[in-house]
Amino acid sequence: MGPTASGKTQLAIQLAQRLGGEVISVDSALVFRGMDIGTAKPDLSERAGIPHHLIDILDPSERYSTGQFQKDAAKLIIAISQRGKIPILAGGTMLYFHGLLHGISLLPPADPAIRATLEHEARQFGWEALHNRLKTIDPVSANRIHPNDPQRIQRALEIYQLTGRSMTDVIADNPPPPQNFDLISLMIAPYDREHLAERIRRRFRTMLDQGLIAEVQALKDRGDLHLDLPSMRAVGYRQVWDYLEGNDSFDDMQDKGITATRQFAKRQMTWLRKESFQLELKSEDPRRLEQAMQALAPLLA
RNA sequence: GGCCAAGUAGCUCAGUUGGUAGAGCAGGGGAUUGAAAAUCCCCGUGUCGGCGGUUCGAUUCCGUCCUUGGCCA
Repeated sequence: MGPTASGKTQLAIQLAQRLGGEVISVDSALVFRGMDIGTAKPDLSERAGIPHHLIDILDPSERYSTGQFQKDAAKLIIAISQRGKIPILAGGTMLYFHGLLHGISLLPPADPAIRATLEHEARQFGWEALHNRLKTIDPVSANRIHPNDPQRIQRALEIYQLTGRSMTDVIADNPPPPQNFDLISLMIAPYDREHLAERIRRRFRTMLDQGLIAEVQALKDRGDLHLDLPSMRAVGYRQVWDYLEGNDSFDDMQDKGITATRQFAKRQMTWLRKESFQLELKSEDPRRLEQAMQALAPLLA
């Protein structure tokens, strides 16, 4: 685990080479085909012959989810282990990791029709009205979810419509199922925030040099993608899309892309601070791979 | 050199008919149960350009100087 631009991908590949492993991506953006530069997706040569999973599994018009990830990852962990290899989970989508480490309830998946209806009602009456409705059917969730948080209000109401029961009750009746595997948790991060900011600046500029704009243009030219899709909301893609629409100058787009990435990293750090790790590595330490190998050896034995 | 405008938070700017000031953005902290690279919450003392003057009291009025734009020479 680690914030964006911390060197997770490279370290995961090196560990896989040393340990005889396969990499499972824990990343909500790497799942999309055709989104390579902006997601810093490792190409085939960078993967160095190591099998990578949960990369390029969806078209950008499709949607992935936390729940689907839990199922996909669990299956892969078992399958890779059975092959006598070590599954190496690497990525920065901390909610996915959280589900893996602490479990997650089995909940009904999203229902596009219900969401569309709720969306429509919100436009008509406002999210505050829907939050008030949530108060009557699920006061506990309403209290937990802020009236300004449309996504969570929508989800709680969606679960109610799907099951006829409150989200609070559904979760209470569906405690996270036990996982039949053990994980060793390892974090990699730059030694301070300013250092991370510098890495992010450099990397975003490199992405632009490598053709990020053309990549987004190609996605935009398809005609069926739009900014409301999870794929097109990814950091960098959103800002370049706006630039291509003529809403921003090149310089503004670059600044906004870098800023959005930094804010993303900050949110990742908030998750990471709560987690406890068996091993923490500094991005800049040239000996980090050796340190990881030494620390991992007894744990794997 | 003359005239005009502007100098207020890291940035862009409000504002105070005189009682030492507040938005957006940036930044920091937090939340996070199938959209999560998403969504949302909380956090604002800064010689109000410098120095004088008037005043009980000046960021606000007056003078002067400095800086930056614009126009005129």
